[in-house]
Amino acid sequence: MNAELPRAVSEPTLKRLPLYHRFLKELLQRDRISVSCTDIGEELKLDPTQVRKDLEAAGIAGRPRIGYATAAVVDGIERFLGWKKVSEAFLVGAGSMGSALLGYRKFEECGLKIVAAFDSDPAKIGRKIHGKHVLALEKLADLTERMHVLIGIITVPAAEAQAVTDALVAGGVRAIWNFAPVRLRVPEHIIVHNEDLYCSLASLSQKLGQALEANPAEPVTAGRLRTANLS
Amino acid sequence: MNAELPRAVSEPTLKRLPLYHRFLKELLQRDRISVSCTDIGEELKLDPTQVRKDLEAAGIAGRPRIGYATAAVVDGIERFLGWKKVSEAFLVGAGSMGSALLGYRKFEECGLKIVAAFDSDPAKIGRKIHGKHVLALEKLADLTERMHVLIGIITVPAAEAQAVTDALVAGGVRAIWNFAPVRLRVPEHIIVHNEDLYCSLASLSQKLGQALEANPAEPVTAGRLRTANLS
DNA sequence: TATTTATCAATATATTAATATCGATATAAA
DNA sequence: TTTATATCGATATTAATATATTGATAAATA
Repeated sequence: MNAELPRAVSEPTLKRLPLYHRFLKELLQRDRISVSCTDIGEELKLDPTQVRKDLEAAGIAGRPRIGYATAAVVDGIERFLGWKKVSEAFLVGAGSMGSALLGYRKFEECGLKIVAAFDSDPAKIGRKIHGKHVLALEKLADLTERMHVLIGIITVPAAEAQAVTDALVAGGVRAIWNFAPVRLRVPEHIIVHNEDLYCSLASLSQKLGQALEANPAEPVTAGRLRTANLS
Repeated sequence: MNAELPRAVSEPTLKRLPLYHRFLKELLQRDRISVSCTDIGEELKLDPTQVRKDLEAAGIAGRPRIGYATAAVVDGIERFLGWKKVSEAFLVGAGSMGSALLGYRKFEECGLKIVAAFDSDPAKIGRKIHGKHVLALEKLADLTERMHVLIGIITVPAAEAQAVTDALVAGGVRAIWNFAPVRLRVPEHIIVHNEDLYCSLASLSQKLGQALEANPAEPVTAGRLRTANLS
């Protein structure tokens, strides 16, 4: 009798919703006020039934023979994904990946506002990157708590990631977006999302290996340059 | 009767293998010459049966009561993932994300060697980033073909990603690692891996939203700073 | 008005992945 | 030597996900 049943939505569904969102915003700009699952499926090469089920999971309904109201779906996805109320985040590790993420302006449209960065390198502390202050790592736990920051983004080297995690958790974050190639240990209730590029790469290279075995690349012939002049 | 049955391995399995690899290399440094699925499962919080099935999928066998020979598993995973023979890659888009990836040295241990970067910005062309030359975008298709580069890494803005893809495909790449937030159109046989941060973020923010609903963050009290001094 | 058709909604089936079970095996201990 | 036990390997079960089917609905057409 749980009136507010949380009905967890599957991970694949969650990752498809932004794809729909993106396409529909585009349609909206072209004044397409309604859209069918078939349209969406064709654009994204997905089964229309799956699209329909994903939208249903997000609490969005359509009408037979009409389709979905484009604007309503866009709005529904944003609401469902929690993009309406923006959460503040700290980014830890102002290296090249951290700097890159600080430059992603569109994150704010997706409910994520990076308010500051942290680093242990004195050369970086006090500077600004993409308009965001870089603060001393020692202040991380304290500021997280005082500012009630809910999300931590980890872009430090693997060896430091656990210590950073502990500080973020101590400060009270509820979710961690982890770009370091380690599995973090966190209390039960903390949400962790790993963005482990090596794992992604593994899948890519395995498939490439398979493909090359099945259909090898033509060997480099004498007439072709092995190493072209790169300058 | 296909002797060389390709027996496609599941995506989740492929993404777990590098996790095992990482842990086992660590064990190897501590002179642990053998390891059980239970050990691995405990470390990574995975079901031991799943670990065993993953290793089996990678063609790695153990021995009852003994476990697996650590070195053999490390070697087997590398072989299975195609990390032994390194493929060359071009990275297109020398922005902040592209630069970050150019700095990932460990990619070479995972079968990926980025040999050069491409960009359309004259200010970047001719320079070096993390030791890699930045070349003019116009040369992309031609050089890809001449050098038989098999992998393209896309870190350009969404609007330019399809054109870059077309150039890479024309040049003969077999796989694309796409960091741009678009779904690329490619011929059947090309392997595409999307690293769409907005999709990842969607799943994170949805779950955070759910969690906050179930167990709201304590409101910021008067005694606490709403906006702390960030400098 | 009746018929056709595109579409959603609900349900059913199939496929895939994760987990549990049980027997076989080889080491270590009794 | 015998027994107990940790472990793999194979198989079976369950759960999650994707796909297919069918029926209802409302617009367009005859």
